[in-house]
Amino acid sequence: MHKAHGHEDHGKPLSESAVIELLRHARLRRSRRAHRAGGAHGRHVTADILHAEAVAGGERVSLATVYNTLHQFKRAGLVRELAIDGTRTYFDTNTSNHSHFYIEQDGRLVDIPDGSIRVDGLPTPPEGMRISHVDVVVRLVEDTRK
Amino acid sequence: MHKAHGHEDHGKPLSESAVIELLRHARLRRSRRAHRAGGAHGRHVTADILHAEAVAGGERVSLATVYNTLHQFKRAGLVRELAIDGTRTYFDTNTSNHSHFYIEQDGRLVDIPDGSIRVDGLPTPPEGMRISHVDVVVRLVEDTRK
DNA sequence: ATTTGTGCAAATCGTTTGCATCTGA
DNA sequence: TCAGATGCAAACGATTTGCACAAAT
Repeated sequence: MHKAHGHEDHGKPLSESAVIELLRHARLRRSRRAHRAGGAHGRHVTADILHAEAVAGGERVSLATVYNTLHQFKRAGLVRELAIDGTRTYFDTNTSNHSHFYIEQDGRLVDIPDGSIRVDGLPTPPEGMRISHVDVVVRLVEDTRK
Repeated sequence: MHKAHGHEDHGKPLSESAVIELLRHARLRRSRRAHRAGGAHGRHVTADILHAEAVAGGERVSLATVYNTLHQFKRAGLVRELAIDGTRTYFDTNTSNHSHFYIEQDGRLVDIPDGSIRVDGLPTPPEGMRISHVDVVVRLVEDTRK
């Protein structure tokens, strides 16, 4: 049996302040800005949204910088990139094991807590390969049945 | 318990010839071209690849037409769109219940046969929503351990 | 002075749209 | 003659790149 999301170990999830501290030391200081722009709760963000929030908050950042910063975060293991829908790229600031509900209607993502979903019966990967991560996306639509 | 991929019922999977016949009658005749370009086995294609194959095969089609055709196919339930990686959109001509291995290195997709994977412990969807589909993507990387 | 960090304008590239043309009734 | 089907050039929009400038050593 496998837990959903047997992901790469990029380090433990960190608190917001710990992240900021880490960033300071990791010479990713500019990241604080983008990270803060992500909101304290830090959930499922797109570059657009981060950028809009940053601008609304008076920051002067370009969209390109937001993208670049998000990729730095990703490399540093602070966010996970989610492939949900071809048109936008979501980043999840929660890097722990969990799956997602995706509400197609409005493009909203909702966490499914770690531990509730389990994936069983995974075949052995082809020779020389190993599983880096299992993504589970539960797509939801409005229930039109009575 | 849920099987992975409790997808919308767009109709049963069809054989290649049945599909062509259906297309003829469904006034999606031009689709035959794109479909044929997909190869007889019909697996995981991107618009690019279809287009390249069509051109290589002497067809005169634009990439835009391939896209439009793929979307018609999707609406008709003949292909499924796969969100695997933000940079390209894959279409799967196999619309039956199955999950995928994704080999990050080279962007290759490999089917995991229907029935082997099971997803357990799905929480009840929020009020007024129902599950349309469960996507499972098992991401593989080269195994560098001895 | 040289390297490393920072930020973004412009380029890129996958995808969609709007419209001109063709086809069949 | 008209309604739909067909095809694509051009537009669009998300993302990346290349480069200029700033900070640190």
